[in-house]
Amino acid sequence: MPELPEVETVANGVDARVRGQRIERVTLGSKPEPLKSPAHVIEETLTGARITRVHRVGKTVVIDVQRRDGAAAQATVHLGMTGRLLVSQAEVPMPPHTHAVLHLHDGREVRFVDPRRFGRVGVVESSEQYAGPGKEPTTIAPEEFAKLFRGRKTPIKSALLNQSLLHGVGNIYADESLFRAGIRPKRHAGRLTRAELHKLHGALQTVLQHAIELGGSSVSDYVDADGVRGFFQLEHRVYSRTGQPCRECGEPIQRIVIGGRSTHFCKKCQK
DNA sequence: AGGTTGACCTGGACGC
DNA sequence: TGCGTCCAGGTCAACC
Repeated sequence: MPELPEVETVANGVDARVRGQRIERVTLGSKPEPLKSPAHVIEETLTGARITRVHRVGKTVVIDVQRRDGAAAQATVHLGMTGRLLVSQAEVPMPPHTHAVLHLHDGREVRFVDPRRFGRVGVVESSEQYAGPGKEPTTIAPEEFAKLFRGRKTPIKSALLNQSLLHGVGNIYADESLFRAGIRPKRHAGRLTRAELHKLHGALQTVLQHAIELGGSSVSDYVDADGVRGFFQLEHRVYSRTGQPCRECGEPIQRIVIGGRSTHFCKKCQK
């Protein structure tokens, strides 16, 4: 489900609700558990810890905590395709596919719900901050952005999705930024001109910023920590618009598959 | 090493 | 109504 803007919306929503709360207890359910760290390590790291901040790194929600002994640690929650992080009163019935629950001091619960089980929960025990696999797309400078793609033979669409280059860009925002930059998704990343890379850098940052402001894209069931849907899907120019007229030129939007991912573009507006 | 493909899961939409 | 098929916002491991 969630790409950078959706994860950022979720993280900000959870932060506003639970910052400062103490975690009384951790419940991990339903085997096999979608865990990145062993269950006992997650429980030992988080039980009794205070939440100091919730934020986003790439597509991962990071929960900073201070443990009882004062040491810093972090919980990492990757939402996969269908993961949700909900803050609920304990009385609210537990949704199906709830895999992890942080029981807070004030009686509320942070619940990780994920039907498809592609998400993962882990912890970073040391004080070293989780940095994510790649560069941050919202702040990367144009020259550094361009350098990422130098010499790469893979389609630019695939390169944008490669989390070890840029982290946080997923299928929607890759297609949307390529449309706005006027670049065909099949173009080899290493063959783009300086001008094209510059335009793509700008388009990507503009699209991500705009999507964050609108609370992300709600396709099917994505909702934020309050159960509120985002609105960026109304701004989609190509994603999931196969056969519909291009909003710029009227040409029907094409759907092809690149690297196993469905890809949408306008063959007249993108060269 | 870089690049590509299929596997991992559940559920919703659609066609017959 | 029900069954089968296809599709889905993401990674990974395994291959070339």
